[in-house]
Formats: sequence, structure tokens, C-alpha cells
Amino acid sequence: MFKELDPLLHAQLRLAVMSLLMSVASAEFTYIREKTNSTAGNLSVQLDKLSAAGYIAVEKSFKGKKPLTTCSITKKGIKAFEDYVNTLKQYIHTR
Amino acid sequence: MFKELDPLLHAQLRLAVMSLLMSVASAEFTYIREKTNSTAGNLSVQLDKLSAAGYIAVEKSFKGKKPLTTCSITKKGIKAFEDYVNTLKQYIHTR
DNA sequence: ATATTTTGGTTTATAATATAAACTAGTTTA
DNA sequence: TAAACTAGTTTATATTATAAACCAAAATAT
Repeated sequence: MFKELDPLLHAQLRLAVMSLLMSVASAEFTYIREKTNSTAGNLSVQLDKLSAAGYIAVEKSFKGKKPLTTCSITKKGIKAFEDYVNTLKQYIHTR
Repeated sequence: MFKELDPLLHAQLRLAVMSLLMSVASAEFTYIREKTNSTAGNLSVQLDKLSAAGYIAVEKSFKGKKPLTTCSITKKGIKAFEDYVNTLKQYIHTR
């Protein structure tokens, strides 16, 4: 009856990150941090997890002299997000 | 941008329970256990939490000689569930 | 009759997770 | 040149979910 919700996506911050990345080509660490209103530490950890799962790609470069971390969603990530949303509908679609 | 997702509802088993209770007047412990495919221990703990929050009402009685735990969603629970669903839409509605 | 399994749970322990705090390395500003 | 800020990472802690162990009574098998 209730299918499993991908635990990687069923976490507020990671879901917010994925939601954001679904709507843009790529986003900088600081932009994501602001939009999700998260701490850098927490965000760093969650980005690592999404990255380790292959749901997002993380690119480290420099903007001038400052480090710059840029993230984008992968094909696998898009698929996972869509699956998650479909599964979720089972739970919240109560009629 | 991203509103907080009620942590009490943003948990697979509790969400499944609430989803179930949204569609019936009341349900027995064993029925919920089967439908959510959960262990009795886990379910017992999660029902306590939902009950402590006032989201569900738990009634303990007897069916013949066997204990019978019956649950139903409260007004507060319905409100919380609806709020949760609305908030969630922010996250999954990506266009 | 009595031992064994099943029912309907609760309690306690453990594993996983999210979050916060502390830290690093370098940069800009006073 | 010292202080404060940027852009993060690492480590520690608190929370949470889950599983395992347990309990009391009832039903079933021996």
C-alpha cells in the first residue's frame, strides 16, 4: 500500500536542495544556502550525500580568489526526484 | 522560501498512519500495522508520538477478551496534515 | 491438564540522521 | 597588521527511527 519513500530525499534540507536544483541549470553553494536558509555545515554534509548518491554533481572552482562550489542535478537525480514525488502522492492524496 | 515541514508528520510511518486515518473514521492497531507494513514496536512508538501531539486519539478497550487499540484522527490532526501537504507542495511543485 | 504458539501490544536498546558547533584556509577591510 | 569576513569542511552531539527483547493473556496442540 505505502511504497518506500527514498530516505535520501525524504529529508527537509536535501529535498529543498533538490527542489531548487530541479528548476535551475546550476546553483552556487551560497545561493543554495540562502534559499534554503540552512547553515553552511549542514548544507555541506547534505550536498555530500546527494553527490555520493549521484543525484547531484558538485564542481569546485574559484570565483576570483575565492573558492566556489557549484551544484547541478544529474539525470539520476531528476529521476529519483520524480519517483519520490510520485510515491509521495500516495501518502498525501487522500481521496 | 521553504517553510518548515512539520517534523512530526515528515516521517514515513507517521505520515502513512495519518494518511490512513484521514480516510477512515477510525482504525484498529492491527489494521494500521498491516496497511503500513510496520512492526508493532515501531507503530506503537509512533502512535504514542502522534497521540502526544494531539494529532490522533487512541482508545484502548477489549474485543472479547483481547486488547484492542483503536485510533482516529483529531481536528488538530486534520489541520496539521492539511498544512503539511500544503507546505510540501512548495517543495515538489517545481514549475 | 499442560506445554507451545499466537495475539496484541509495550519497553528498552541500538543504529541512523540531522543539526550545530568548532575549525581551517584564505581574503578583505580597518 | 590585526580583526573580521567568506566559503566552506570536519567533528561532536542531540534527535529520530527502527529493531529487538519482553510481557500478559488467549488459543491451540499434545
